[in-house]
Amino acid sequence: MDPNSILLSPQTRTCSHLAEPCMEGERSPSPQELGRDSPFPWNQVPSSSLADPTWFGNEHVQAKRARVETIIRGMCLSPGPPVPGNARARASLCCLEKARERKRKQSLPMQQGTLKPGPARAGGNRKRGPWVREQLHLLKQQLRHLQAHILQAAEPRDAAQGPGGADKGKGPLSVKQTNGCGSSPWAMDGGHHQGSSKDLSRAEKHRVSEPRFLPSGAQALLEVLRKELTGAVSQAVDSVLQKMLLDPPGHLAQLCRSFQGLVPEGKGEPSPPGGGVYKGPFALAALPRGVQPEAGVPLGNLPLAKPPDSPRYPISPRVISKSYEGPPANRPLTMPSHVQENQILSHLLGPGPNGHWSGGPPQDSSSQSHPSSESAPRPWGASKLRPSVLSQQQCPLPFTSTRLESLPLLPSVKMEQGGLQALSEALPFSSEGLNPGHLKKAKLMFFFTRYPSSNLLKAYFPDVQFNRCITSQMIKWFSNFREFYYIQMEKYARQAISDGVTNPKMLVVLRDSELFRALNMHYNKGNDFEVPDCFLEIASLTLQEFFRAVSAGKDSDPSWKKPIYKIISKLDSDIPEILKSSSYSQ
DNA sequence: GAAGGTCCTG
DNA sequence: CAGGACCTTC
Repeated sequence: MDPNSILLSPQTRTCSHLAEPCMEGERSPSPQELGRDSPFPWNQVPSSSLADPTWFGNEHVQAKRARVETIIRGMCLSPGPPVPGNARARASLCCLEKARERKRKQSLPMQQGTLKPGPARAGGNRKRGPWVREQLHLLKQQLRHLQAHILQAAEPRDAAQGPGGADKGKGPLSVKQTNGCGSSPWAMDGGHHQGSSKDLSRAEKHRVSEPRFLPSGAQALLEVLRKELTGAVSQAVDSVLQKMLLDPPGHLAQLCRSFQGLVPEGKGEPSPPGGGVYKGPFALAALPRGVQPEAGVPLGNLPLAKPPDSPRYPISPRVISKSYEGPPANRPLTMPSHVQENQILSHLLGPGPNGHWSGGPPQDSSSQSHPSSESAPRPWGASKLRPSVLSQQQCPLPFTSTRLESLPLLPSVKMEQGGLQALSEALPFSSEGLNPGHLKKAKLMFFFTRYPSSNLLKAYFPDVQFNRCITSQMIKWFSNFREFYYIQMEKYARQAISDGVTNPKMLVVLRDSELFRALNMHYNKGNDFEVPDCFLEIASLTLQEFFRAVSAGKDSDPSWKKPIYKIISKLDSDIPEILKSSSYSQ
């Protein structure tokens, strides 16, 4: 029996659908992306899931749970050292980048504008991190102590009103707070301090009302304690702040990370009912030894590119050939988690069901679309993301909810708030050029777009101040990404040919294929992002195109790749808004 | 001529 | 990944 004949017929439609941009995509393409219709209407997929009340409810409960857990974690977390592996990776990346920066600076000293201080900073950073943590830890302890005293002196009545109080920074302001957090590495401070100021005002009220209920001795004690506390706190805050001021950028972010305590693993995230599993008969059969393709299952708990065993074939030919089950709409369940997240956000945010996909690079979306995209509080959607993905959204939680217990006592912090905010705006985070975080984010974006326009880039790197140099550097990045991508494709296409594959449609890139692992290793080292299915589809298509070209002998033509490039350049998908968040750049 | 691509090299 | 040469497009 010829497997080809069996497997191919159903997919011809989708493949042609792939090759020629279809008309169903209604996202209005902007002028510069003429012809960039996405053949995969990802933006339409999740609505079906949203429509499913079961799924929605389940998500909601999960999210609540995750949030509570986060809060609890934040509360009992002792500021421990970050996961060594991550730290090391980050550090080495950092060093590499720094060395490169230095090199770059030598060659074009004028272009980069204000740049990082210098290499000395890495060491200092590492030394100071623990110091700051220690200080803050001590501070926290002191606060607990003092507060205990005060509470003793005062009445239990106060305790009842205290932390348990339900207000958690809701109301109109909270949107702004989260927004800050979403779009700026400093946001955690914004959130923090805004939270505290809120509580401060509450504290002030308490202050006014309290003494009336206290015996005079207790009042005196209270006053003394207050003064002591205020002094100590403002001193400590001052010193911490000073350290930070002297510190290189990134410190706060680092601090943030250490506070948030590097949530160990994604929670067992609920996949949508039936989600994440290729339902296609062939697809299931395709999997070696029942290894389910974790398509659509959030990566939180699954090592994506490390299947127990890898097939001998680079691109599991034959077996997989039939993963095109039909138009994407027919298999909504393979929708990537972040896409869900995004949809959910859009849904929650109201304006337009699919309105938040960056349907093409808007002229100035960097300023325009933020408020709605990241700004929204992600009460539960956030729980769908991995820690690393989330780093930012989780930042504020430990602070705002870590208890307000210490907050009512901090009038002086209020003073610092403005300073810190100014600081956050002044510090080079947004003007420093590109850092390893940006690179990483760019790589993730590559999963969605191979040929981003500079406008798109600007929109998705709001924390980068673009100039000609930065722009071309980033464009160069994508050029390099493509280069690697196409090289891999060609390599595996040739290998498939030499392996005797005759039908290009047999070539489908699945998550357990070697090719996928190579790509994932390159663009998603660390596996902290779930490679979207759309990328797999594009990769499969690219592979097939290379296969066709090579097997047709077109590679004798020096520019034989160009038609392929052209095809691929039309297949960019929309990038989830979530990637706009600068949390990816940290 | 600027912008953006590819190819090649290190 | 960056730099540079070279090409194409607008």
